[in-house]
Amino acid sequence: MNQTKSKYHHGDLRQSLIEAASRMINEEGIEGLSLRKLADRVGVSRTAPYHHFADKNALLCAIAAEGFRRWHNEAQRILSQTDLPPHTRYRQFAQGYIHYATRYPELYDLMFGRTIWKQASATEDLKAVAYPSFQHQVDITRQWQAEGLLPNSLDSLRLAQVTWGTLHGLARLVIDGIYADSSHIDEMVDTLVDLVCPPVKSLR
Amino acid sequence: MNQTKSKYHHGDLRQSLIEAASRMINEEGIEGLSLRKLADRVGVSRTAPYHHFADKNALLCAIAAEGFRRWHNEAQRILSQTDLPPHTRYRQFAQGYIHYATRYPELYDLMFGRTIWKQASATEDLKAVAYPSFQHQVDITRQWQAEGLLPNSLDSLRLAQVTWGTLHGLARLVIDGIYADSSHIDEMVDTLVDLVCPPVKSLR
DNA sequence: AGCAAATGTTGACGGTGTCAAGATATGTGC
DNA sequence: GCACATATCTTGACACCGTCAACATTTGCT
Repeated sequence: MNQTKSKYHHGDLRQSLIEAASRMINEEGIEGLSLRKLADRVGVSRTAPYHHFADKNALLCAIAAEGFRRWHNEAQRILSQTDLPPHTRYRQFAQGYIHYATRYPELYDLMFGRTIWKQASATEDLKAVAYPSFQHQVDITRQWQAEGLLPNSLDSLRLAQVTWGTLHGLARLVIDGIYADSSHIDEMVDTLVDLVCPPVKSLR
Repeated sequence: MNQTKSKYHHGDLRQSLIEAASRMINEEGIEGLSLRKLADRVGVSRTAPYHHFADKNALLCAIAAEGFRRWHNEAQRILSQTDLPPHTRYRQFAQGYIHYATRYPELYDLMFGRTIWKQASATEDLKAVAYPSFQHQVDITRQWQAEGLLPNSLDSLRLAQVTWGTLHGLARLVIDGIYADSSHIDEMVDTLVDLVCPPVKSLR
């Protein structure tokens, strides 16, 4: 029933749309994505997508949600390297974050840009993935504090906002092509780490 | 010749467009601005603006340029308070930055968002204002280093990218309504300052 | 087999940015 | 004061866009 793909009902439009849209977004940017071009490329009529997504925003939210899941996996991979000293792990986390953002700049813009979050247009599905991701950042920060990497005296939530905000800001400077260049990522991260947790009193 | 505004040639459409557009952007957001609505509100036909701006992008660049000039004035005002200790001035600068961003969120998005910078669509006029503004951040950073506020051991450019990136990131988190709330700005800035230049060895 | 639901299609509406061609006012040189 | 170039503004048109309504087809269930 799903073997030879005749031209009956296409099979799984929903996933095809997400994939094709992701590809188009990565190639031409979010602004360059139109539902009509997308439908055309997938080979269906303009309004077919509306049977799988309420509107364009819902499609974007679905793509963003997948971006969150992918980043979560990547972050877990980095943070689970318990054999590395905290200092190194922190640096790798920071580098991983910005590299992820710069490898999929349009996706990152979708995940954290105002297109979605500004006027509360996030889907429930998206929130269900994104909010825990935000909370996760606080948990990680608390752990860094416990490891002595960040000062224990500061409030964890505020500290999480600042540390994440810093990564977010650097990522945006790079992917928005403003004042920072992707070839300087590692140097910038090094500078950041040196600035935020410099002493490493226990070692040096 | 310019006293009673009859309906001849409108007088100074260009400035009227910029002002009306700024107002509309602040009210409904960048996405909500259309040249047709704008022209309608100002009382001219749809294509009249094209005699003053090459296209919509040029209009947005002109508005952004004014945003840069205004922020530059604000920054100068803060930094010229030489009677305050560096530490306090730094805090005020950071607070001023984020407050400026949150007071005109749509303008800030325009100034630093990818709408303009992503695919190098910035006007020459804009660049002429924006680039010196970026450079200014480096100068300020160098001064902070000279004052002992930031470590002298780090490269000024990288340090400027990091410090500005941090402010930029926090500002974006707040104005994009994601994970941070405008009522926490001061606390976040305090946390940031404590984190970045904590010891104040000379005093404590 | 038959019926309901899922899925896909064409047609249409109002909105957008912008180009081309024409109209009108302004300013300048004589 | 007149003529002409220039700046400015208008209407018409085109190609897009997102999305709704109505209709057609396929699928799955009983």
